[in-house]
Amino acid sequence: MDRAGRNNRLLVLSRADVENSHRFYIEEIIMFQPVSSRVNFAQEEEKILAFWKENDIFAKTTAERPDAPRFVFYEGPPTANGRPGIHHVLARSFKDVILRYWVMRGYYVLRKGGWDTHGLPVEIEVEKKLGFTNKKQIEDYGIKAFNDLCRESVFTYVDEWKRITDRIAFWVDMEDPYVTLHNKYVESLWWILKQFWDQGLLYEGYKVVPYCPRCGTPLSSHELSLGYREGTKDPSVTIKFAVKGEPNTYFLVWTTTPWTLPANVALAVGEDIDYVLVQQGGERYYLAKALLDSVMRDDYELLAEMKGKALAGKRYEPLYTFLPVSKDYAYVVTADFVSIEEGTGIVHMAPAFGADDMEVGKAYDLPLLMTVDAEGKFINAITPWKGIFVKDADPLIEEELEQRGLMYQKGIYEHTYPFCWRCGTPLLYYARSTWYVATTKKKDELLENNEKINWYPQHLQHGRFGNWLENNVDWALGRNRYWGTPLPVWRCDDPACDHMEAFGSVAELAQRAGKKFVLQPDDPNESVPADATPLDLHRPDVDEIVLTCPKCGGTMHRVPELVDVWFDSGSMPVAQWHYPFENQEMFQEQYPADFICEAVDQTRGWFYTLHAVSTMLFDQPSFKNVLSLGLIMAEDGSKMSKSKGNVVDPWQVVNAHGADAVRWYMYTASPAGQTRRFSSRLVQEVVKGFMNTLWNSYSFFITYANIAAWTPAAQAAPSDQLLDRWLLAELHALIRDVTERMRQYDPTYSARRIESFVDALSNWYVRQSRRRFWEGEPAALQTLYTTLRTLSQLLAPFMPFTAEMLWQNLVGAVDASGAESVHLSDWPEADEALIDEALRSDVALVQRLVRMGHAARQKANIKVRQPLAEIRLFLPDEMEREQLPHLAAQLLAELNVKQWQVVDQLSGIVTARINAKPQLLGPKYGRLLGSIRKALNSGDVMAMAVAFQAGESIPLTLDGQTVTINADEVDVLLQPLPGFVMVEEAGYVVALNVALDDALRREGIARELVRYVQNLRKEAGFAVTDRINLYVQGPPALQQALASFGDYVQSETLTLDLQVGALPADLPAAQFKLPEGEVQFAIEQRPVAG
RNA sequence: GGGCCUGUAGCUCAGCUGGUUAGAGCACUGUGCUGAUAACGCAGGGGUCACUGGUUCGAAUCCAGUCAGGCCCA
Repeated sequence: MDRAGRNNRLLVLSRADVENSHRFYIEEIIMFQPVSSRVNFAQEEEKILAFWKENDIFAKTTAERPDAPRFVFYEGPPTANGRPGIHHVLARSFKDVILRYWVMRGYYVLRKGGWDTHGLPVEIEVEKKLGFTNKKQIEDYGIKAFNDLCRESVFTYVDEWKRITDRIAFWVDMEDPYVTLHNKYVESLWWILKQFWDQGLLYEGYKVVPYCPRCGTPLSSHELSLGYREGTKDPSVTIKFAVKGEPNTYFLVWTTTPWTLPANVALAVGEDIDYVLVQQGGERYYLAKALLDSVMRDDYELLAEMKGKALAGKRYEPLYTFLPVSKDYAYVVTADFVSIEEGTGIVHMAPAFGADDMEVGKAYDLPLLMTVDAEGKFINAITPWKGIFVKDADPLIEEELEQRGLMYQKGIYEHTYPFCWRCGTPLLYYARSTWYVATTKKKDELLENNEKINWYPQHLQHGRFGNWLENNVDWALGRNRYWGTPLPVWRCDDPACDHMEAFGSVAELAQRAGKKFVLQPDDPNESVPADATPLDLHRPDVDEIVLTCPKCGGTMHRVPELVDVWFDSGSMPVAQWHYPFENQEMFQEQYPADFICEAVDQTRGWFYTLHAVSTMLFDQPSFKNVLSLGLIMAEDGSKMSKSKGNVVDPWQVVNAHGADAVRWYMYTASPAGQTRRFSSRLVQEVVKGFMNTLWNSYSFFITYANIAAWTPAAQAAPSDQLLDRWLLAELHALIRDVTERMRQYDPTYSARRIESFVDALSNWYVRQSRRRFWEGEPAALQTLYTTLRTLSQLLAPFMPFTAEMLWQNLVGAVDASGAESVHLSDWPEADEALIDEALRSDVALVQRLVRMGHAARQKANIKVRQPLAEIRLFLPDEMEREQLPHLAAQLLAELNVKQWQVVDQLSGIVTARINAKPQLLGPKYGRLLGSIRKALNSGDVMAMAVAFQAGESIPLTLDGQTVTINADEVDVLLQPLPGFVMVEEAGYVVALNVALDDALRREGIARELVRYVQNLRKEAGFAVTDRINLYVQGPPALQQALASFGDYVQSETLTLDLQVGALPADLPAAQFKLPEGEVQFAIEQRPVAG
């Protein structure tokens, strides 16, 4: 509907419309669309979606405020080659609630979508499709063709993503997203890499990775976890390393990978671990003291004890000398990972084949002996075993060592070991040359910039994230794969020259290559100059560019590596704008982000790469506030996984309960950072408990506003009614609290706060004010109108649909100046002057006393319909005692009591008895007990009772001596005055006089009759405004009641004629029982006059 | 193996810097109220505050350790 349409929406309802909600007999112009108290949220939401789309509401959040201050958001790019799951709904709900809030606060929020499109997962999908099992098949197939398939597959589920995103009302621009495979994007990445290169941060080094020698590829940690096998059998050998300068003396060293021994360069001990030197036969051995029993086979003689650091620096004879070594090696080092859990406490170090070993190697500048080729076979230099697969060489190596007398012990070791999930080959931990970014050089800056970020939850800042930065290692950037951003480094083919150059743009590369390269357009409709050659910044096109080496005149090729996909997404603040080639101003405006939000598993993923790239590039953080979400578990707290079959399909839940219910559940179930359990049933409770309550308050208002033909006044005088003032005080306190907590990125508190407000609105304000609405009282209607209208704004970020439904109806027709959509309206301001704290606590007091009064009635088994004569109250707080007169009317009405009285002393309301506990006082005081008992129940018993209840001790003077009685030595019994029923809570005491006289009985009977008549009206389907005739027959008590309260019955039930006596035979009769006898009655409709 | 988070009623969660008898909602039982409400009120059943030890006059809360679940990293 357009604006004009909305303003014309005063409509005359047809009979059918009216029948839909309530039945009116007078056709008249009404202001608000009638609202049924029953509602299907999922269906109504679809209509709101259409409304937003038709009127371009999302676009208007930015288009209508070009000069507003910026609130910058970065979208973490998902991959669209998988289906969106419920955890994506979680993240998108939290992103959206924060952004909508800031939009309503008047900010300009650009929400650029993004897609992560490179990387191994994409390749694996394509490999599966093609039935490939190793890299060679890809190369045979052709990198070009393979990458084309990758490019196609990355958007397989993009429509699915758009649909769910749209349906849950995450407003994000998916028409103009950033896409990491776009050439413009990649060119920005090249620019960044060139900046790193120029700073000397990009270097080539070795990294130990789990590696499949058959597939010829390293495995990611995710792949690794797919392939562990328990009970894998490996050799377990204890080897003797001869100590230099100590004849017949050896280090005992244990390993499960004999094939790594030819690459040994050092032995490691624990600095503070206790070691021993023992003698056995003609030889002496060093090993850890704690492992003597498990290592030594026979008797031995203990020669000496020492700490590990005493062994450090000792030299030994290398087992093998196949490879030339230019650095110092073959000595003992200390390392903190050495354990005495198993082995000998002395660990063999082969930096090429272990991550720990590699670290030690770097720390001590040890040589790296690469004894194995890319297929997992020994290289030619390892003459005895050249060309043999290392695992097959294990027994041969053992045999050789045995022959040389260096084998102390051998056996079999069972453990859990990783295998390639694709081909089942045992993985090797294997050092591979790769490219690094020297993040460790910027460690201080990374830590400093982290201090400038607000983390939610806070513990991440110095916890998971801070620790990660503290223990920072250089970022291994290179990947030996096909589908990704190519590393823009060219290297001379002559290893002796090894000249390298990096390029930060296509222009630079073109100039160097002497070609007219231009970026191949990402949009196929875009053309390039006729004399230029379009260049795709992917393999294999970039690989085909060969340069001439300026140093030696030889040829230069691009290094084969791609960069980690995390670099792609971590660079999005820059690359999403093709900065610095375009959009300089846009970049300046949109950097850094005010807010990002993803699940906690991104802490060391996207959060880190964003931070690292930004710090190294600009030395400042790229986000100021980060909301990190806990993960979603199944209802039983276990992980959702396909194999368990407990994965929840977001569509199923959204279709069943609506997107607002799902969102609300996400916000309220647990604080953002904590894991939350999820199921359709839990979402359903949201609808039952909260949404229906809200909706019914709203539908109640619409019903009575329409009956009264009421319209909101532009300048309504503030109501002086206590309950109205209270509701507005609560409302503005709500605005204040929600505003503040949303500013602190806490939707959970905010939503829970709204929830309890709505509960109070419905079950206190509306319930107590029903009569006022029934009478069409403008002050009540105005108050509730204001409240609902404001509530729809407060709810808008959380429940964008329901809030819009309320807004459209409450504002659309009656307020031409109101915003077209609640999401375009200005966030309400809390008016501190309206937050009457005294009034709030007064009403809280009434609520407590009412609750206690109901409990007292329950105790006495007297229904609320039966009026009672008197209530007496004892309030511990003097201030409250003074306030009560203002509140008494509410209290009496709620409890259906005629009179109230506040007593100053408990004695006005109860009597007390104090029972001494003989089992405690008897042994203590013996014969005095009798006097003690007497004393406790004479004099001011009540004062003593109060003192004891407060835990105090009381001195008693008896027979000339003083004894002190402690509170725990007595039982204090409070008893109501005769004829009263009493309830006590936290020092408050309520006593109801339950004696009934004739007048009270009659009134009770009258009210009973009213209730049954009302019930019958409802059952008979009469409209609330229908007038009736009422026929009643019953015992004399009923007749007396009608004599006194007939008028009351008539006005309550809209009875025009009340007849006592025999019922008309043609009307269905209803009946109920009184203690005095059975009552029969019947009703009939009366036509309404004109 | 390391870091971080979580563990409170059958379920989902509050319990702030230690302070009477540990709470709410849902579910269950009883009862009451009801011409907005498939709602609500009152009462009841339901707890080894994961476990062990410590600090303290006093611990769900602070400390240490253990166990379980989760995430990240090895």
